[in-house]
Amino acid sequence: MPTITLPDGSQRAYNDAPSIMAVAQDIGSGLAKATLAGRVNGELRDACDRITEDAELAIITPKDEAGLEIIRHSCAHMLGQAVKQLYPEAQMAIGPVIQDGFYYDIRYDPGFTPDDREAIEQRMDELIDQAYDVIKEVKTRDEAREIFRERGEDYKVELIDAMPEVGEMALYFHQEYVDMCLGPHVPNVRFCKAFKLTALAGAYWRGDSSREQLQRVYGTAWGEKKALKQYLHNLEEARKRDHRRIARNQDLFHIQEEAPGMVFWHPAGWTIYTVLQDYLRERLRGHNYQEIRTPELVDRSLWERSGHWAKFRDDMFVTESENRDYAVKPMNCPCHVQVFNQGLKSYRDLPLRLSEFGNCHRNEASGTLHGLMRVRNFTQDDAHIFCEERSVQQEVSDFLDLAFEVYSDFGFDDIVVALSTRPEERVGSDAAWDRAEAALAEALDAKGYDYTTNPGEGAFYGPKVELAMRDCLNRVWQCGTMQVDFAMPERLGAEYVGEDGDRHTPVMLHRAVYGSFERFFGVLTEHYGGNWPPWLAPTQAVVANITDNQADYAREVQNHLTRQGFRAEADLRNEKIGFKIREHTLRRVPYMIVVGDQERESSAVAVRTRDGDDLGSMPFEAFVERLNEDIARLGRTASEG
RNA sequence: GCUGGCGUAGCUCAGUCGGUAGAGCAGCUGAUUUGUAAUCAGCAGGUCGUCGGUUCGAGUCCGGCCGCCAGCUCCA
Repeated sequence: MPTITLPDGSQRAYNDAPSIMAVAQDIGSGLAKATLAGRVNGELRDACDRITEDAELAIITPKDEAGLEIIRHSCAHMLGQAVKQLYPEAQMAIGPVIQDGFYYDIRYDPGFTPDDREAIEQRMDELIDQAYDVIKEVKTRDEAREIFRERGEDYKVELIDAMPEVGEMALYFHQEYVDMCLGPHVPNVRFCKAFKLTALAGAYWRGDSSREQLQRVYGTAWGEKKALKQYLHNLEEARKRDHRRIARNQDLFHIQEEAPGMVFWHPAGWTIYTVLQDYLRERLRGHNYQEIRTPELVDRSLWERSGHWAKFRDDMFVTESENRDYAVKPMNCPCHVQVFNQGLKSYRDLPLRLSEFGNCHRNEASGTLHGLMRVRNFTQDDAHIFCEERSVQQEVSDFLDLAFEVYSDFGFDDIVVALSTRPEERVGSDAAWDRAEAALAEALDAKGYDYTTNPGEGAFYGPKVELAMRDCLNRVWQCGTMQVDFAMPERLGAEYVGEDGDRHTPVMLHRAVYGSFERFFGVLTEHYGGNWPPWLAPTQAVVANITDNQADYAREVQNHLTRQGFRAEADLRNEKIGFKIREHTLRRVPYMIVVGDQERESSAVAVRTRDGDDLGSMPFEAFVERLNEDIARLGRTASEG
């Protein structure tokens, strides 16, 4: 006799054990039609599952976030059914839900072509049109294993073998197709109609690059067609913010075949780059860092002592001269220790914070290169803090303050924080790793930041806190980092004289706020969508004349601005004002200053913004004041549009 | 590096069945002196990524290499 309590507090009593669908039907046929599943005492259950005891029940429909996930998961099964009908020899591996959609990894040795993708999508449409019911059956682990073995689904069998602790498993039958899953799933495939297959890619089985590569089919799925359309539209809009596209439109930089993964900065891009440098230098001075500069080409022996030659060799560019091997530096840390090692250091010198905008090269695998986000030559805003172990937590804490201060100046408020712990390939004792990981975790906890832990993803010399930002396509890029290193100072013989008069090895903290200027530039480009805040804009104002009659006055206005330190251009071309406005608007120049006879007579400027606001005529000084206010706001007000 | 796709003028792209490469914008020249998102006309612009193969003939078909794009692995 279960009594079921609904979210509004109302209760319903039943004589038998009703299914969730039956309860929904009982509440109303409209609700029943929209029912995907139920949340019983906080746990998601299939619509066909029966409720045997008193329980709280919430019906899940496509409007719920949980409902969307169910639809996406079932879409993966639909994909499986369509694939097996079209390509019976294909073997299904795993088909999870991801952000905005789903994918399925499939073994199909000829590989899928875009035509195959379309065929699969079409077959899925046909199957969904049949609006058949999905049948759930719970089997023992052995029964399930036998079913997949009979069907030749080797990957499913491998998965089942990998979870010996599971006693029973739910199988979901899509007509002749069967898949296993924790569920819940849609009761009927008609819920799956707002989907689209979006991409094909390769993916290693179990994410292991030493194992075979499977075919991955990506899809997106939504509760209704309208949402799908909106999603595809948003995707298109996001592509317009791609930093590579904006860089071309605004003439910021280019990369060419002869130097893959290395950037040729153009005047406009380099202007922004130098503003980023100047800004950060000032911040670092304010946080008591001292800037240094170290060589880019260093003898192999130093890399052997630092451990890079053993652990990082494949990623280094090497060269040879007069029978000596050199490596182009992939990191600055060994060089910074050399600076530290000059002259005997006292505990009174610590913490010593050495910073360098260090130009590094890493021979990244060709397939990983990606615009500015992943390059082979980049400049880190690197620094190493040499300190006593007891000040680690304070230094980590100060760094987090600095980093978040900087991010907020750029208008970032969504920073993803992660703690990455010891990898398999590493240097240093387990005891040292224990202390390093604990120091980072304690600093994060003390600050109260939410963070995730990535086991095994630390650098080879130490664990790290990673600060990452999302780009316009929701990809997360690691920018800032703080890494504790108990190993390298010792390997490279760094020492200081402690209060006790004995020699000790300092702890070394590796840290970066931007990460690399290149990646940070890329993230900023997409964050602002090319609408650089006036602080960063390569050209802050263009002065455009109406006719030759005001050419001298326009030049004069531009010169005044330039002499006051603004980045201003004059556009004196023999073009109509509408043409000039259009061009500079498309370049996203923050301010266009139009000068005609009226302005010249009254020493005024007519100001228009890139967003199309005509601010009318104003005295020159009023415009200067406005521009100064804008610049002082830094990137905190990313302009829209 | 791996899987799949792509590579035509500075940019965006067209190019049918294998038959002597085309548009718009940008550029250059000239005219026009213009008031807030495109003035008009003319001219010029290409070893079709690259090397090789098939063919009477290759931008087009096949193969190697390079690069780019989407993922995977890796990573700031």
